[in-house]
Amino acid sequence: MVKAVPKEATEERILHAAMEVFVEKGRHGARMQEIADRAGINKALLHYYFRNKEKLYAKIFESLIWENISGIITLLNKDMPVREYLKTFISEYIDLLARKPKIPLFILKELSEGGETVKRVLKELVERGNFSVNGPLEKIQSARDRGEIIAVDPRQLISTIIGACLIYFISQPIFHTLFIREENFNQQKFIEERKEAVYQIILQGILPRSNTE
Amino acid sequence: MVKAVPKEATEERILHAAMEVFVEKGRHGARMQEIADRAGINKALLHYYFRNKEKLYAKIFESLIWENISGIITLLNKDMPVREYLKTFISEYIDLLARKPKIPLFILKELSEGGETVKRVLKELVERGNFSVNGPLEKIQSARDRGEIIAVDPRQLISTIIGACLIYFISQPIFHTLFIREENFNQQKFIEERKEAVYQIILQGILPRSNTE
DNA sequence: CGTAAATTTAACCAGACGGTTAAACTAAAG
DNA sequence: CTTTAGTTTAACCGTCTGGTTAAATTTACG
Repeated sequence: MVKAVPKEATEERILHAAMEVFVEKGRHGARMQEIADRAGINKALLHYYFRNKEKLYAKIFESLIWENISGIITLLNKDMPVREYLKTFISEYIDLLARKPKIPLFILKELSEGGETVKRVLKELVERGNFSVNGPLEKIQSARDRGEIIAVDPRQLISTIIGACLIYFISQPIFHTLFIREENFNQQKFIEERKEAVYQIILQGILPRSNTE
Repeated sequence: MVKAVPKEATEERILHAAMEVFVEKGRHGARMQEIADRAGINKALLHYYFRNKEKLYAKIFESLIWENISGIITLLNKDMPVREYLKTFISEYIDLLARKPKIPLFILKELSEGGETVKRVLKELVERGNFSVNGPLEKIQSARDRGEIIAVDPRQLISTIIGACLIYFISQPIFHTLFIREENFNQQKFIEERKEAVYQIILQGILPRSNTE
């Protein structure tokens, strides 16, 4: 092979730029020119690396959804006692969200619009047999059988936990508009408080009660 | 005034069609031609009623966000004992979501993209002093002071509840892909189960415990 | 009927945007 | 030095799309 300068560097810079722009502007709002600009190259070279917008978009979407879902499933698959399991999941998932707060909303919106590309990518990922939630579901089921937590549909429980973690990040603009009066709002601190609040409510919500009331 | 046929009917048909298209395709994906088609009119008349896409979009976005946020705040403002309050809110909010499942995701995405129009509309609504969450926040605070629920930041509690209600509707495609194996999945039934599950977890999560453990 | 608003028709424009092309230049590898 | 992939430049094209225009037609109302 007879090659030139930094092949990987350029391709990665493109992917990085494309990810930014697609996430910020959505599939239709994204402009190839802007992607090229942010990658520090020109449009011709952009098309030289990725034939067209559709293919580039597919690559970005695939890597984002894969990263995210497998991230969640990895967290769900950890093996610990109930309290620790819950605490760890909430804490690490919220950390993950805090690092890249705009990704989930992007994925959810693109999935709901459900263009051909999106459907194809999702189908391919599932067929590749990559992510399965059977493990976590059974884990919760058996904790329930052992009486460590109350009777609850594992799918409902997981949904509730994820929803509780997610909500602040996807509704940030509204949340800040409605709830935040302080000028010096400390987001870092709030996020830590949020971890604890979610943990407390969910934990108390699924622990069995010895006294009836 | 010397007027012709159904002035309101046409305008409303346009607004209805525009809402559909904007919600389905997003601001950039939406096409004026498609809006005209769905309203059963032609592009010229569409621009005759609404000067341009931006103005039409602003009107749609404003009415959607107003409808939704004031809807939630109305539910939050009801006056009942804790259990009933929680049960009613969850049930009615989820009903509301089931009726128009795509609206929240649309609003959240548009807010996060935060174009000029969106910022302006949100600012106008807030300045008009229309929605305030002070009532609900104080209500929760005083229930907490009376010892009816455990110590918890009211904002955190409201966030958790809303997140729990919302999550299924905004993540439906992923949820179905990962969790649903049954062919004859009964969505109606699942939604009812979801109401109960969220209610149980949150209620148990905020009721004080008499026994230590 | 006459008038004015509502609506259609159909053609058109300008700009944005995705994508192409060809020619030239750069720089590493053999 | 030659080859070859990487990269730039700059012009270009076709299409989509938002928006306009002008003339004709319909409709309701006074």
